[in-house]
Amino acid sequence: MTSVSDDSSPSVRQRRPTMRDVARLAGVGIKTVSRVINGEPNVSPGTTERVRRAAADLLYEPDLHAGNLRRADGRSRTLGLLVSSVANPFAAQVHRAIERVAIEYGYAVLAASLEDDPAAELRAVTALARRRVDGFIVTPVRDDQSYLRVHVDRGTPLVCVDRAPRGIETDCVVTANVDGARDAVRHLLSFGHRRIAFLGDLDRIETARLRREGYVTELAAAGIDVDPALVVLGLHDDATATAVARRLLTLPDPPTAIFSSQNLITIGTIRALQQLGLEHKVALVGFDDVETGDLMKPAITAVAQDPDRIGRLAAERLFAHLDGDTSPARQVVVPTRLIVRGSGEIPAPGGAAH
Amino acid sequence: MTSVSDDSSPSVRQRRPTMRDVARLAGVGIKTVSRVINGEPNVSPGTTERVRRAAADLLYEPDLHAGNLRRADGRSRTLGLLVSSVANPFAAQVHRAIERVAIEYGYAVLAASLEDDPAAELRAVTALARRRVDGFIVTPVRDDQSYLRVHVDRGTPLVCVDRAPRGIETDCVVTANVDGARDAVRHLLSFGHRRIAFLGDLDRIETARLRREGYVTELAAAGIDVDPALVVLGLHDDATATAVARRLLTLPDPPTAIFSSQNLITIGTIRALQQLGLEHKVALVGFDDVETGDLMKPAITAVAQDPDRIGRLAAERLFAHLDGDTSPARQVVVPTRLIVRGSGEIPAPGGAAH
DNA sequence: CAGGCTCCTGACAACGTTGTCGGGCGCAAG
DNA sequence: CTTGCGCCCGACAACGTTGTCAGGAGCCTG
Repeated sequence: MTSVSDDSSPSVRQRRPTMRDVARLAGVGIKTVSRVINGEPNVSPGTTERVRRAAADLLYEPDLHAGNLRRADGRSRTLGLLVSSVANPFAAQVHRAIERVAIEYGYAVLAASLEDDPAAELRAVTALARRRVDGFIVTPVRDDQSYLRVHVDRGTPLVCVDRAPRGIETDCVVTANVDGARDAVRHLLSFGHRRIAFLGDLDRIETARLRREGYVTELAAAGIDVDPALVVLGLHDDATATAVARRLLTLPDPPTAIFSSQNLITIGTIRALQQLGLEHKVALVGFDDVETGDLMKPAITAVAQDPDRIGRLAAERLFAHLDGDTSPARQVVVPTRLIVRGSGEIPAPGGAAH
Repeated sequence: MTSVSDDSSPSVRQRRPTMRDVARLAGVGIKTVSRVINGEPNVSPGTTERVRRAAADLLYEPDLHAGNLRRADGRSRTLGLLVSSVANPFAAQVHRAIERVAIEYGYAVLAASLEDDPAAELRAVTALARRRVDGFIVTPVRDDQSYLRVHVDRGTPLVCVDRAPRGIETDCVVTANVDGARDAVRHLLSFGHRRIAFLGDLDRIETARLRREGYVTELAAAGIDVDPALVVLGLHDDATATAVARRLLTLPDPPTAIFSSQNLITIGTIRALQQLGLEHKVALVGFDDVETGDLMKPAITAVAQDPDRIGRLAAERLFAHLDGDTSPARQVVVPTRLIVRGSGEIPAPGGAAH
């Protein structure tokens, strides 16, 4: 029956139908339409059918936000996600995992990319709060998240991913950064390396600090002093990493192995090694897997994170809170996995310590 | 003066303040608060200051959706983005570019990942429509987008990215798929290849069809018949691509070059070549650049798309419509760029045609 | 046949905000 | 002194929906 509305090509601007319009067409009260749309009980089958038909004829779409205004739970069925950078493959994977869970719960995801800019974090939280998202999943970029307390107190749960928050106690899902870094370094040590360089991201980023801590701890456990000349921090893109790696590798007493503590840094380091023709001589282990690492020569040994699991766990914690879970904040640590492919198994020259 | 509200640790659930609360605290009418919050004129400096202070004290955040309900333009300052897959690096780059433009305009982005599932496209559009996004940027997945007509007619502009829509006339920003594919094939022809394989994505995806068209056209222009045995469609992940490439390469009369028409397919193909030890013997050109393509041996020659430009142009077209531009629908084609790195410059054995 | 229960339905207020409008005040001009 | 105008300001309705409530119809029970 659904009468196809006049289908002439010159599409004209039309008013968007409301429940009122549907009610009029179906010859019922507006509240009855509301009941049918929301699947509430106590509407006769005949009425239900008439309302359904009218809604379909008008291509009616309910206004979720208008409903929330009055609805008891006030839920917008939207959650806010703050990601370090949409273009970072790790973050993209986390995003996808979160969205998958969100869809299961009938939620949409408002995502904002921070590009590791502290000001962007504030801007994005404000933008999301004004849109009344039901919950936040945040990758902390600022060095203090206490400003989020007020949102939690007002009933908007918060889960942090990838990095622990500061200034607020809240659920948080992170990679085992220290252990993963120790694994990487231990692996290199087991191939006889004693001069292992560390290439780290900006030290204000928590994961960068933790990975450095793992590096230092594992060296200490092996009785090796950290050579400050082999530790470079503050790298955030591959070009800088290439330059720094070249400098280290051309030192009078260069490292025999490199632990690069982040994706882009690893890529920059590989480029430097290839440029100097050292990719088969100097060992390399990266933190965070490089997607095509198995296609390079040598293939890249890496400490892989599990972004899918991290995203899923974070989303599940958030929905648990939305379902009323009030258990105390806890930190979930997701272990890493060392993927052995070749670049990390190049033995130290001579095999003995310096 | 901003009195720091009682900072005891046991954070208690609090009511979210409204304009009413701010008005009461500032001792003014609610409409005056509205004026101050929205920067409307004709409020005395003293009153403005009192309202500002009250709003800050209460940590008031306006409810954007409640405002839209009444606001003349009814703008939610949110736009909906449907992306083929959040995990696809190309799509992620497009997403980022769009978000950058959106932020400039004070907009937030509601993104949904479709995973190339036609049903997901419908679901996502409905979810976004109910949230009253001001505009759609859609990567078409279904074979018909006419269902979006009604949203456009009701004043929600639509721009398509990456793939042209069907069943509706609307702005659209796409890669020069045919020309790019022809460039790739011409490049291989110039190195003497006559048996060039084509590895394509699912044929229901428009870009896959267009790239195949480019392949066929360029071969025809060179007077070469397409050997059906060398054309494989329907590949959508790297594992399948690897299997298919292996099969082709072990044919009695194998191809001397491969044109892989998508990112993941290229990766799968490289893996097959390496497994068979043919990576320096069989030429390869990929459509869509592989991020670490320069680190492989041989480095990968690719037809690079420009996701940044595509995303930016799409967002700008959308905002132009939101600003009242009513010019007719147009298709913007973004050219590709052939990046020569090595894998595509392996000459055909013998150098002569079959 | 009265009373009570269940089912179905719609009038109305309310959600938090903005548009409209009109009133009060101060000041300049007639 | 009156008039008129511009600036501030708040009461009120309205946006599209849902919660509350009360009323009517139908049925069963005693």
